[in-house]
Amino acid sequence: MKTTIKDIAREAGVSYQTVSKALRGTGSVNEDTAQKIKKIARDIGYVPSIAARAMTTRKSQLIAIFLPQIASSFYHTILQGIENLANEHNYSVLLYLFHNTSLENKLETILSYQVEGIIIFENHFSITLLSRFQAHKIPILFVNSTDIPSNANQIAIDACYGLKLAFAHLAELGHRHVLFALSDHEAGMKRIGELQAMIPRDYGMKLSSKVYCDYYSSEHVFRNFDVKDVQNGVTAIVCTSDYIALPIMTRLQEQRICVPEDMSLVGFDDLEFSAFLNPPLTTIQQPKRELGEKIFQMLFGLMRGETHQSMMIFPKLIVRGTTKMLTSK
Amino acid sequence: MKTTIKDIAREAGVSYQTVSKALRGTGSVNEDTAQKIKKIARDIGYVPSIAARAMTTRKSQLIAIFLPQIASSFYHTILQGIENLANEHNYSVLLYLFHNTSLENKLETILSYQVEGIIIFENHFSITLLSRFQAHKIPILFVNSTDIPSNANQIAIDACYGLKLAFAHLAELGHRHVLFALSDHEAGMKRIGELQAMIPRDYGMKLSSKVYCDYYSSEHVFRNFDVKDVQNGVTAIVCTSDYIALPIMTRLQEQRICVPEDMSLVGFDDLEFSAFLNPPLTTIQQPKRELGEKIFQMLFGLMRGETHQSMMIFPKLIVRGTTKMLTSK
DNA sequence: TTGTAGGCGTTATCAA
DNA sequence: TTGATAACGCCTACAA
Repeated sequence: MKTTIKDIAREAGVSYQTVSKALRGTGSVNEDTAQKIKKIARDIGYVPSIAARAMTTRKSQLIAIFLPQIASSFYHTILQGIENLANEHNYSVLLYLFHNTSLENKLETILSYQVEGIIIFENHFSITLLSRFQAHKIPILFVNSTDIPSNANQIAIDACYGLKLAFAHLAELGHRHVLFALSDHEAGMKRIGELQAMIPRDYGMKLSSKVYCDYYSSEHVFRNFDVKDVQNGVTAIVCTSDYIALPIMTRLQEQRICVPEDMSLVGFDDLEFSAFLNPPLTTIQQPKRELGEKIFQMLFGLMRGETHQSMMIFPKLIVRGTTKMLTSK
Repeated sequence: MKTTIKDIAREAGVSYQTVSKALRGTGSVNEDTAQKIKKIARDIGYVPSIAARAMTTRKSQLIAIFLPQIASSFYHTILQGIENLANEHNYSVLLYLFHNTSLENKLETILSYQVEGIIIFENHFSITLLSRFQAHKIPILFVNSTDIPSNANQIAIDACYGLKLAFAHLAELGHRHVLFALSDHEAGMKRIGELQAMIPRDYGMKLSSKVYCDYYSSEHVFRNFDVKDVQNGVTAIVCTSDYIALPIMTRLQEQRICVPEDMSLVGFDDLEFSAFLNPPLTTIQQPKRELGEKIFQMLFGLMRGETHQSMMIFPKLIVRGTTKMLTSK
């Protein structure tokens, strides 16, 4: 029913080991018989069993990706970069989405598949997890994770760099009092704290911060944002996500506060919709697809035995229609 | 290095076959020794090898999902539904994204993993592909696909039903001339053609149709939409995606055509951003997560031997701020 | 260049 | 209840 190399061997009148060699091009096989074998393989629709191969080689041709349970196209685009490159290298992608703690529960599953590498987004993990994988010698790559051990492999988009770009842009436009609209999980980050101290100092800017949601929920922002938050002299808002910027812009417009005339607004991520808002959103663009490809390349290197890797990617500012030179006082 | 049931067997002083039985709870094993075996397994961190298991059982605990290469949160949400349920049932998800023709190229890969079921979105496939999988007795479920063989398993959101909802809503509001803004790949669909014939007849409505992009590219729509398209008496626009509705709304507003006062607008999908636009978008909501769960349930049934299945899901109208009763002529 | 022997980790069968 | 034997499909020596 399922065809194996033995079927091919019988057909070709050789031993199945010869078939194995011929099909993979390893070892030495007579050119003619090799051709014959390959032809037969094609004709009967032979497909190698990765499971069987994995048993002897311990190569499953599988990598696992853990993504947060978030319905954002952001991750989907990164996924594209990873998947495309993985496929080119004959790897397939096992996708896992996690709630808060489910990652560790899935640990066993993932080990049982003998994946060759693991990609984890956004620091949902524990040290015990890390050590357990290390014991199995399976490389892990952390993406956009904070507070991870310094010896862990990681690749990240430098969010603080991007935010600085946003503040610098506003400073140049003359803004002196800015609201920093955050998502819950960012509020505790050390680097964000440093940034909050640095901005006023470096740009002579007054900075008000407020948490509007957990994990980029536009709905929460829409509910929590209050125009009073910007009625004390704030002339611009920097958001850590376009998902935060969008509802804020809508709220402002509802209250007849014009963007960017009365209030400048900067988002983060450059999601698909951002360029088509009215006005189009000034934001910090992340090279999503490129990031995906870098992620795979890095993991691939790790799987080939390269040692500890760490990489930063720098986002860039896209000036569109929601920021404007401050004119009146 | 990697621990196996034989390691456990040695430790417990029994044969490895007994360990196998004890761990899976099949066959009869002395309760005490079973407990002992399980404890040892836990202690030494035993993880079963799915590859090895798959060799004898032919169950890989794997399903494959083919998704179009589209950076929309729409698919990501459906994925969530599928993945969550799959994991509950101890299945893992192999994710593949395809360009136009790559599906067939990946066929071999997917067969080599001995996946137990396949989910394919949006009719990117061929008949030969279908028959090849049938030969391997691997069930395939088509999602939102059109023009597929009638004996194929499928689940779909009834887009035409949803669109009818949109037109009916506009008809009720008094609109008599509507622009139907399409994406390229829909233009050729039989059911869409039928719909275009039916709407004028059933609602006494004049219907203009225009293709603005291929595959929901907001960018193309933004470039291609021209206010002249609605200057011949059109009072409302129905779009086949929120990604189409968004740039149209922005274009209209740029030209001081107020939504909904001067022009009503209906989207499709209810993406995350849609509720937070200004004004919030009236649209057709698809039960994305629920669809994902239904998809897995259906595939799971198929994998257990259920016969040909077909299912329709009905979307619903969400009236928000972009549609309005037609007042003046 | 070819084939023999052994093993990868697990499950299934059946005799003890 | 237990364990010996065989098999799953393939790969890696190594010997012919």
